[in-house]
Amino acid sequence: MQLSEQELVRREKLAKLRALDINPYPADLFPVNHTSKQVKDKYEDGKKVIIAGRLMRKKIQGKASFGEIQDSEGRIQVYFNRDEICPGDDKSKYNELFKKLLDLGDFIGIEGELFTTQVGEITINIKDFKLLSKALKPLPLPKTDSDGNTYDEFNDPEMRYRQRYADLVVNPHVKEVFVKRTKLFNAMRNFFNDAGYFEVETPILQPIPGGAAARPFITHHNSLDIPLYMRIANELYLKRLIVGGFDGVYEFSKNFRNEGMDRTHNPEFTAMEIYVSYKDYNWMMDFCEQLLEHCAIAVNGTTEATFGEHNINFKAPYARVTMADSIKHFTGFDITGKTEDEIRQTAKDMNIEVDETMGKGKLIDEIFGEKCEGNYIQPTFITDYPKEMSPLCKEHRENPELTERFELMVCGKEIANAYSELNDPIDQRERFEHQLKLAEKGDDEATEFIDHDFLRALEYGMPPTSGMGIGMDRLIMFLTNNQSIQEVLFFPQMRPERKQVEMTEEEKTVFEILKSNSPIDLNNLKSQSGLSNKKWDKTIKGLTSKKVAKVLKNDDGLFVEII
RNA sequence: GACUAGUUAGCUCAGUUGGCAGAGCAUCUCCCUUUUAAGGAGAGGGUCCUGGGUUCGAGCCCCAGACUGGUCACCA
Repeated sequence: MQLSEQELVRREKLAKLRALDINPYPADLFPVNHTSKQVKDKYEDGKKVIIAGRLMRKKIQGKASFGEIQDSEGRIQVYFNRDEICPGDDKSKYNELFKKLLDLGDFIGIEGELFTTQVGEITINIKDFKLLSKALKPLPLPKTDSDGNTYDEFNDPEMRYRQRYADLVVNPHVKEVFVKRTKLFNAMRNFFNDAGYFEVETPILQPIPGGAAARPFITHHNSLDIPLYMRIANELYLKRLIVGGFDGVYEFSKNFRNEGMDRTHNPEFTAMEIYVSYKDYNWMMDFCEQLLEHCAIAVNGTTEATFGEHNINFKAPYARVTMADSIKHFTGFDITGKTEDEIRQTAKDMNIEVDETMGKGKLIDEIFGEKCEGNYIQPTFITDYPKEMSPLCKEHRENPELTERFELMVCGKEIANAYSELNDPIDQRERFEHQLKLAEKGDDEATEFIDHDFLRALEYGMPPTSGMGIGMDRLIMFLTNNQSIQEVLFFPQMRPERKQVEMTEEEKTVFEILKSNSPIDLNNLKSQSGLSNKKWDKTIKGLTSKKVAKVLKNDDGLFVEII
C-alpha cells in the first residue's frame, strides 16, 4: 500500500499522540448536549455548550485560532484561544495538540461558551477540547466564498459514487438529496398508514420470479439444492395477502433485475407496491394523485418541482387520457378495431422498428413509446392499455381488447403503474399460458414461468382489488431534480476497483537479482533483467518509490542498492 | 452494444512543435489573540490510468486494453 506524503504525516502524528499518552480513538462516551444547529437556533451569549464533530477549518493566527466543526446538522465556528484552553503555564495542549497534531477531518469534542465575533458570526469560545477520532486520510476540501462560488469542488462522479462517505462529508447538497429521499418514504408510509393499510414484507429469494417481465438474478440454495431467484417484483405475493384477508397491503420492495445499467437503471432498485381490496383503477387514480401531492409537499414544501428544463406541478387532479386517444392525438391513427397486421404496417409507415415477434399489444406500446410518451410533461394518467401487454390486469369492463390499467407519466417517464387486478383464476391461467407462447415466439431466452401457487391462491377467491406500483428512485429523481439514478442511491452499483499489486512480476524479478547481489552496477542489473528500456525505467522507478531499492551515484558510476 | 469525452500532486485543473512535470487550495517549517473561499515568508509533494510501439528522447504521436461520464440503442 503506497501512502501519500499527507497520509504518512498523519500516521506520524498518530504515533506522537500515543507517545503523549493521548488515545486517538478513545472508547468513552462524549456528553454532547447541542448540535451546531441548536447552537445557532437557541443562541444566548455566554451559554455553555458541549458539541462534537469533524474539524473542517483550521485557521491559526498565532496564540488564537478559528476553526469550524461539522456535525450532522451543519457547521459551527469555534475559537481556540491559547490561554483559555491552557490557563496554567503548560501551553502544550494548544501549541502541540491543537496546532500540530490535529488535522482537518479529525473528530473532536468541545466544551465552550457562546459569543459573537466582531464580524457577527456565532462562535464557541473553547474552554476544553478532546480528540475523539483521528482521520488518517485527508478529505477533499471544497470551499465556498460569500458569493456562493465554489472552489475545488469534489465533483468527479466516479469518485463520489465509489467513496460516498467522503461525498456526504464534503457536499451538503448531496446529503440533502438523501434526507429528502427518506422524507419521501416516511410521507408515503404515513399516508398509507393513515388510510388504514398494512405494511408487510414478502420474500426476496423466490423459487419463481414473477410479477414482471425481466431477467432475474439466479442464486442457489445449498440445503434445498434448488435455484432461487432474487425478486423482480413483489406483486404476486402481495395479492396472496389480499386473498388472505387484508384490506390493504403495501411494501417498499428492493427489486433486482439482471439487465443493463445506465443513468436510469441500477441492478437493484426500490419500488413501492400497494393493493387495496374492493377498489378499482378509477379509485386508484384519485388515490395516486392525492398521494403524490402529499409526498411532494412533505419533501419540498410545495407541489411544484423543477426537473431539468421542466417545471412540474404535483397538485391534484391530473389529466387522464386513454392510450387510444393519445395515439390518435399524436399520430392521427385510430387503433380501435384494427388487426395486428394493420397496426404493424402503420408502425412501419411511422418508421418505427418492428419485427414479426411483436404481438398487437407490443406494437401499440411501441407506437405509444415512440410518438406519445415523451410529450407528457405534467403528471398525466394514461389509461386502458391493450390486453396483451398486461397479463395481470383485469379486462376492461367496456372493451374486451383493453385492460383497466393506468400509468402515470411525468416528464415523459413512467413513475406509477396500476390495475384493476385480475382475480379470475381461469382467465389468469390462460393469460399466463398466452405469455408463455409470446415468450416462445420471441427468441429472447428469458424464460417465462407459471406460478401455480399464485393461481391456487386466486382459486380460493380474491376480492376485487386495485394495485399500484411506484418507482421510488425515479420519483425521488423528479423531486430532487437529479437526472441520474446514481445520484439518489447511496451506493450505486459500480464495476469493482482494480486491485493494486504489491509488486509487479518485473519488479519481483529485478528484486531477486538485487537480493543476491547488492549493490550492483545499474547497467549490469538492467542487462541481467532483460527488460526493454521503457519497462526497465518503470520497474526501477517502481522499486525506488516502494523504498525497497535505491540508486546511488558516485565517481565509479550508477549503482543500485537494496534498502 | 454503438458513438463520444475524459483519466496528470490529497482536491480542482493547466501542460505550447515530442526536449528538466506546472498552478491554486491542501500539507510541512517560521511569524501572527475576534478571522470569513483568500494574513505574511519559505519548503516538500508525481505509477502523467495500464500494457506495447515509434523515437536519441513520449504526459504529448501510434496500437491494444481498463475505468468513468455523456448521448443513443436494448431493457422496464
